[in-house]
Amino acid sequence: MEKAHDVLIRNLGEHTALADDDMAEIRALTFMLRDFAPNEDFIRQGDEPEHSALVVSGMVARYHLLGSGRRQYLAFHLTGDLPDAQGLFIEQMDHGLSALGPASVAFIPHRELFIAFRRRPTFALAVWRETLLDAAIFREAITNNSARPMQARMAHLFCELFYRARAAQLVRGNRCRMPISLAQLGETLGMAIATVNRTLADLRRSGAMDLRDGELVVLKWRELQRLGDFSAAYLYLKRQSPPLA
Amino acid sequence: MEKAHDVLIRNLGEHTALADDDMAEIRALTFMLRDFAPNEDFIRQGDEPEHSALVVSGMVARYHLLGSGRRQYLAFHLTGDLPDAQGLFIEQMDHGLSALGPASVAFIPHRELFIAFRRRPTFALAVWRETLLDAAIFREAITNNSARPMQARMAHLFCELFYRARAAQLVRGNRCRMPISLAQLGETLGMAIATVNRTLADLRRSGAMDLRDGELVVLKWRELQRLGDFSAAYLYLKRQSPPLA
DNA sequence: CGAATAGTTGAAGCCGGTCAAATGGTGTGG
DNA sequence: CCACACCATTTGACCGGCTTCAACTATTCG
Repeated sequence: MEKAHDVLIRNLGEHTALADDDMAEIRALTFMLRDFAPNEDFIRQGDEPEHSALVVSGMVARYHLLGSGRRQYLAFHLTGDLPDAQGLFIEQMDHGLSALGPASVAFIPHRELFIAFRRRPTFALAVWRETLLDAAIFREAITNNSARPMQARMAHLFCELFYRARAAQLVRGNRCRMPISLAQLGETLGMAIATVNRTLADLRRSGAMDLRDGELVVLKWRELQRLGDFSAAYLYLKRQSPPLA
Repeated sequence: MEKAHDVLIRNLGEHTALADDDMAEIRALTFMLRDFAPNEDFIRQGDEPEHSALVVSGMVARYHLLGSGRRQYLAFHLTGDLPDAQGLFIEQMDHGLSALGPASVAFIPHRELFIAFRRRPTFALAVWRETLLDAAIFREAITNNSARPMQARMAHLFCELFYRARAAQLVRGNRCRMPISLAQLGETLGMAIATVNRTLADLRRSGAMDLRDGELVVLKWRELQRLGDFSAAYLYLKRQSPPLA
């Protein structure tokens, strides 16, 4: 079992060259590990957090709650991600976080992080980069949900998740865990459940991918990419993984 | 005429306490000022920028171009904004920037910025904050375009722009410049031009606001806020402006 | 075994997209 | 000064895709 510190170091190392002193600083941080059940909230809209979260295993979601009561998922996070790094500078959370499937999350005190930033500016820059990658993913989500037809929209989401899962070494062969319900997909992509189901059925029928029992299987990567109008360029903030196919 | 340096200092000062040395460092930066005509591009998707932009006057837009040729606007920027601060860490731009109306933009070499960051960490944190505010705006756009009905969607956009314009001291009385066409509104909110027009007509009829001749007039702020399900909480990264009504 | 939840499928209706045409303002050139 | 072209806006009519609603199935868990 990889330790929480190592998960963070590996992820930041994807885009930033960390010196030994940087890693030592990270290892000296306090990580409070907690396990969460599926769909359990652990940060709520309106909270004023004093810790940053690190996904150690499982999948984590960020979401808005609207005045109408409706829920909108904003992003999903995998092992190694810092899903609320922006909380370091925000007085009040504008969105909540919850576990998707079972997940374990480490919490790091803001105070310690700021001290570490001062001592190791490279570490601060690395976390900054993480927040910028986040922003690039948000931008793509705006475009995806606003301008792409339903099938492409869904295909694009799975392309992104599969690509990121691969970078996080969570893909075995051509499959990875993806514990997300149809209702949640609908609240992510802005479509009704019935449409989610029918669109997913179309994708299955295309032979490019399957999603079943909380597992995503990509059978024809290039085809899925084509259907989703997906180009990984916006994720290249990270060092590029070896080409996928 | 406020100088470019002062515009930046004022904007960063909204959320970060800058020491005299920070301001001196900012004033020492090279600002290359350029004027742009309406709808002129100045950074293109795919570029590898070596300068950061600062909006000195006018309005600036960020947009994606899709494989289908369709355009999706991602965000609008006002005087004082750093619309591509994330370019500091991104090898390749995932989106383009253009002027909306006539605009003047200052360009600052990345090299100088990194040196200034090293000398004045507070300056770096202030720019980081700017990028996080950006991200909060992106998140809200995802929700807006995915989960809100047409009228609320449009009302929300104008609430945000008016609120930010006010913070940037661009509001005179109850109006501010807003040089955006119906077509561009459609490419922002993900609706067809015909729908944009009809929705805008509804908003006019409600008496809450008007948009005409490139100028936004807010007649009933509370009502507009209600129609748009708008809460400024996600912008509170900035010091809160005095309440609006 | 029964209740609850997730997924699947069908039918109906409407919202918003698409297409087309008319209006109005602006700037250019005759 | 008028004629014309061009562009943004406005409005109407049609149509299709998506939402809504409902029923049914499958699976899980008490």
